[in-house]
Amino acid sequence: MKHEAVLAPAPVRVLRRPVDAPVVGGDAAPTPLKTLCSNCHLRDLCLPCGLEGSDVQRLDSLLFGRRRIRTGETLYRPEDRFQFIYAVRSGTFKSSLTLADGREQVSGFHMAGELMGLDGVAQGRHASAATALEDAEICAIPYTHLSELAAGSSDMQMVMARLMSREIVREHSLMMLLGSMNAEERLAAFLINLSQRLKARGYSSHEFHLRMSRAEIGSYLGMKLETVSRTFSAFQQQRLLEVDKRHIRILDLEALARAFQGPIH
Amino acid sequence: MKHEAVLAPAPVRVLRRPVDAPVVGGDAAPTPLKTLCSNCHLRDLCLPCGLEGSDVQRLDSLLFGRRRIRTGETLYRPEDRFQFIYAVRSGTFKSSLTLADGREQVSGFHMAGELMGLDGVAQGRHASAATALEDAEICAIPYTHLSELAAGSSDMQMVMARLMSREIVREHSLMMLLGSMNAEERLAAFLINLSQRLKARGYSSHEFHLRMSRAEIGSYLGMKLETVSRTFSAFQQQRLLEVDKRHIRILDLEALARAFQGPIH
DNA sequence: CGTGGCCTTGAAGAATCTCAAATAATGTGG
DNA sequence: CCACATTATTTGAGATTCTTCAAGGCCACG
Repeated sequence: MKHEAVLAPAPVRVLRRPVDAPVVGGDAAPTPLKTLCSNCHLRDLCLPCGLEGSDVQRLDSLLFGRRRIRTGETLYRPEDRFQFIYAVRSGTFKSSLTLADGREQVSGFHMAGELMGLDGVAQGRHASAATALEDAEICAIPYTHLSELAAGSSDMQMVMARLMSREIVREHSLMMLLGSMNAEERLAAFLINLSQRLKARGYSSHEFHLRMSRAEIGSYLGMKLETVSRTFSAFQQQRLLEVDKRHIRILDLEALARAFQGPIH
Repeated sequence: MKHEAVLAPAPVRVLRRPVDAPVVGGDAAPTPLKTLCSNCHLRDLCLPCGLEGSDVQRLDSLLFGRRRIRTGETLYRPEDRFQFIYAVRSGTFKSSLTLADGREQVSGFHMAGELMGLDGVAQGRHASAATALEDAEICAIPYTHLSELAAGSSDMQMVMARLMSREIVREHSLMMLLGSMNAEERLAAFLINLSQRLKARGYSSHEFHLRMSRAEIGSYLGMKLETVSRTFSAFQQQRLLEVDKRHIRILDLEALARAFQGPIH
């Protein structure tokens, strides 16, 4: 499986997600495994990004609990009490919202170094669910401890504010996408975004393995899974991509980028 | 104009927006008019909401600049340097994003007591534009001063964090709407949301005047203005609404609420 | 080697968009 | 103060995009 090498350090292969996956208790106590930000290979992408040594050491003092999450398990669900922010160490997650009639809307995909759960700050309860798309590992960051730490450091405060604002901006682009793009533009925007994030993590930006199903992509992009599939096929016919199930090779990134209009700046 | 009375304290009538409205300098110095949060009739909806007396007094010490904005003028645009957060005192604003090809996506409408500009924290530059839909008045809150203040008060910090998180949650619902609802559900959700916000401000929840055009509603909801208009007509035929241009009277709020499926909690 | 999940593809249908035209409301310039 | 130009809204008809329904293939797993 040569393709697999593209995303090397991730688990060797994607396990099929069980239909009724066991749920890891809402905010169950993390395992005793502890992690230091200062040693972490993700420190420049993750929470400590932009912090000075002294602040990073203060983060170390919190000794974030580390936890393995298996494919299909949830980290939290809507209404769960908000205690932790979660940083992805490895693997991929989706965030999703559910309507009363069961319709699911995927609101984001999260990879190494990205944070999840910031929507819980508002109400003290999570507003979305976070589900592992493959076996994964996370750091559970106790929010109250983090707040206390922020109280003593304006840099830390700034970093937190930026993280939340970044989330707002991220959602802006998704709204743009959902509100005013057609199927091809949506999928192109999605692939380019993935490509950039993989590149930032040291993976190939033009060849990768999708961790999510067509249905999940469709939900995220506001279209049906058949439309996602057809759009992949269309891109393949236009020689923009090679698609083999979840293996994607981008042949013409520029043309793909032209396929959608980025924001004005 | 009996309907106008429903939204009484607002300016007497909506002025037509000039085609090329003058732009109020990106973050031009506010006028010398100063405002105290502690006296403000919006204090329970706005920034000071949830703060104790001592913190509110500290807010007072910042002496927020107050400014009149006329119909069609912008408070800030994408790429403008981020200096202020703005609180709406009166009037209505829209936030919007623009794609390279000129397509505009409205990402929110803001009324008295609501804050604008939090998306600027991430990059130090605004990511969206804020435009007045009618003559309005705002408080310009210098972000650096606010941060300094937060450094000294954990309550203040918490309030700020909640405000940003609330914005994230708000955008979640919009994504849900854009990603998985049809035209009727979208418009119903929009009207119910407006209705609730007006009610919270002491206005009638079942009769009001829309401050935005069909095109702006359509952009916000991810549909064309003609579809908005047709959906209004459909609701009218179903006896859910009475619509007279921008005057809306909700006849059957429950049925309207059933027309869309709220989030699961 | 059979089963179930995921993906692809086709064909028909539905929702929404586009284009067009009529009407109403409003501000402008005389 | 009136006629006109402009803009906003509504409505219809046809085009388009996307969805729905259905069938078949592939692959991993038991």
